[in-house]
Amino acid sequence: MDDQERRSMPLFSIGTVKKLTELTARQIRYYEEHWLITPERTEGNQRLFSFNDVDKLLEIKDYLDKGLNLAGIKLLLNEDTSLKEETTKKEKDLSKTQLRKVLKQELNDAGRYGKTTLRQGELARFFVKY
Amino acid sequence: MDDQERRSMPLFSIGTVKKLTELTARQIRYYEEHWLITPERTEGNQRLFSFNDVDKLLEIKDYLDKGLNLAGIKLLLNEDTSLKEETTKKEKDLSKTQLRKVLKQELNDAGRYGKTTLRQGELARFFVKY
DNA sequence: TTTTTATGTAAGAAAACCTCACATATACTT
DNA sequence: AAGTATATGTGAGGTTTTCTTACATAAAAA
Repeated sequence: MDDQERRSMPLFSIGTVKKLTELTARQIRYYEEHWLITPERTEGNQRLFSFNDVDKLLEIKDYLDKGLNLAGIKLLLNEDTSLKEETTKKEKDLSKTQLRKVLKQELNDAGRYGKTTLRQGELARFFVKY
Repeated sequence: MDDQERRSMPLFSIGTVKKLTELTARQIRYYEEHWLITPERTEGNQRLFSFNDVDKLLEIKDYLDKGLNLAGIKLLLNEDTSLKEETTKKEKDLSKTQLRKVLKQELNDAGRYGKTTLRQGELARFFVKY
């Protein structure tokens, strides 16, 4: 079992993830609905989250604090993971173009400080050997 | 947050622990009843297990396979943790005496091979940086 | 043989979670 | 400014998971 497997093992109920991320269940489900995360399910259809999922949620939270919208965050998250996989150059260029458009709006904002609550980065890096 | 804290954070539902350890809920609860583990509880009284708990359960499973009984296993588990804490010499000697008595029976057994199912040792060592 | 140990199973209740729907504040678009 | 989209709150009704308690039982110990 390698690190990637460990990080993607379905381990946590939504209750635990709520505590870990300080997000509401509504938010977590909404982000799933929009494909920012794709947690597994139990046989009875209950969500089971991995370290990777929790990390993404913490990232989402962080980016939201900085004023990004979900569309932009989705691109950033994909950017992160797609860089670790093999992606055609075309796709990456497309992403970057769209990304810049979204980020431009961020620059015109410049307000808001990241009121980092608990851990706003990388839970798995905190927990999982790699 | 140090490693000990990480390892003792209440994270997992009993459902997850069942999958992780391949023990039945009955077994897990029984071991708690006999103080081999002491998982936390949610506000609504549902058990929440830590990496340490899961590790102990895997140890318990391993020792049971080797023919030890719960009394002996409990001493071994305490032995493990008490060595890391400060204990009076008296207490330790007492434990060791009792322990030997229990282990004697193990020696007269000598059968049974540990049919190591998934991970029979140290889940936290597998998951948690330390 | 009787007792103890470790586990199975079932019932009834409570907690946690599910989806769906509607409400709403804030941010965009025109 | 008015209308639309985004992100989240809230509540209802239903399902899944977990809880405790109690009784049953095979294997081991006394």
